[in-house]
Amino acid sequence: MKENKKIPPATVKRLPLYLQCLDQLNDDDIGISSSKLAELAKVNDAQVRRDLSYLGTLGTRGVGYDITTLRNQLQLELGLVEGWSAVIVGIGNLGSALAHYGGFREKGFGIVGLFDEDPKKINSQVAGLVVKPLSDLEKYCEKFNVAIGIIATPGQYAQGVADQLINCGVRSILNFAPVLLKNTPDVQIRSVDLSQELQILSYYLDRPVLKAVD
Amino acid sequence: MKENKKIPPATVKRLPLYLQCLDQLNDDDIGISSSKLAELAKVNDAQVRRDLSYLGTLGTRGVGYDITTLRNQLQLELGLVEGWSAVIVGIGNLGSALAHYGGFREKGFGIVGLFDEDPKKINSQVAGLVVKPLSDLEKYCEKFNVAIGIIATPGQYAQGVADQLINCGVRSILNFAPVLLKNTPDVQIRSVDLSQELQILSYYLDRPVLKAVD
DNA sequence: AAAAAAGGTAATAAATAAATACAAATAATT
DNA sequence: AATTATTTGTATTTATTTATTACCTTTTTT
Repeated sequence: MKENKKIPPATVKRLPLYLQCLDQLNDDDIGISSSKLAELAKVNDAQVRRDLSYLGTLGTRGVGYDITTLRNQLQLELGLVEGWSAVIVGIGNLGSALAHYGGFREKGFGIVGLFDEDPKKINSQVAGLVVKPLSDLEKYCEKFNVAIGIIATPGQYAQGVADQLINCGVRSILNFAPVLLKNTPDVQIRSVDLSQELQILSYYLDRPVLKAVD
Repeated sequence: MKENKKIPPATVKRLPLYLQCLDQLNDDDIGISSSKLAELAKVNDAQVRRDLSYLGTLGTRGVGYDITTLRNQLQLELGLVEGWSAVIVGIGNLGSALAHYGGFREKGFGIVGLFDEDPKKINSQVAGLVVKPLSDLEKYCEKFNVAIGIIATPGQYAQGVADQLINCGVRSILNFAPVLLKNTPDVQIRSVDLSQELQILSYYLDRPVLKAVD
């Protein structure tokens, strides 16, 4: 385990954003200032410097940040160099789309298994992987040392799947099912609820003046 | 337009969550207390009361909240009774999955158009709709009074699509492309970045003791 | 009548974000 | 070589937002 420097959660959320901003720079750029990065990430420039200072002394006064160094440090801090393995459970439309999604691999994550309970799906091929029954989950988790479980099942099955994942030693769950999963100590759970996002937008549709928050 | 009561953004984000919690109650329950709802939504009970108080005086002291009333008020406040129309641009794996996703219709949103620039996709049928070229976007937006645009294109096309949507009068955008869209006055933009979610999880994988924030 | 349950809300605390300021280091200019 | 401009790192302050606590009021139960 790494040093427990305790980066504020709000900062952790911005680190992938900074990484994304770096990705959209020209290849021939070698340096960037906090104010330029702030502009891209749409935050305050002092905030950028403050956030990045949690990663160490990365910049050079009077110069700015070296892009390569910055990218490396961000990737290191976020653990993207660890090559974490992930599985997807629930290979419906969304699960299948996630399996095909290139952005995961691009950031260093490896999807090593797809799982479903539907006999029609089991043994079918999706994104170059064979869909397996949940009974194979434990075997896979051991074999590939799976760290992340992605749940894309219908709501009613999500908690059961989460329990199984946790039981197999998975410590991080990304949940797309529209249910709130039980908290478990030492397990990180993040949920993305597609319809909730639309509902929030809908609120502001009636009130064009107000502004939402992330 | 409705009254501008200015509900705090953090509260707005929780309203769909409360609605979700109500949905998973037994059909024969008629009332619920703030503490019970708080337990389901995993927030503080005073927070629930405070959040709901923005919608008016809905509860009865000593009794609790009537579930039907509460659900109706939440739906009303969130604008779910307006039947907003949405289009999806970018009918790849993710866009196609979103087109099939039942959760949108369930909450009152109607997907009325699918758009893509790939000739191989144009005129194909997805989720009961025919995929159209972007040149048809304006026509659709007028005809169906489209309020919400969902972007599921590769990153490089997202800003252009956003501009077109805004140009067609769309005032709310849900963006799944991994780019930060330009802010436009009077346009609400929410972004869901799948790989950023994994990256945040990844940070905490190395640090099991710490806790993330939504 | 008293006690318990539960909402509403004022007051407080905590977290987050933003702004300001400035010393230190580097680069550019004169 | 000296000066000026730039830019980071960080302390400090301020503002804003969010969450929690505490307490009063109403309703129900005993």
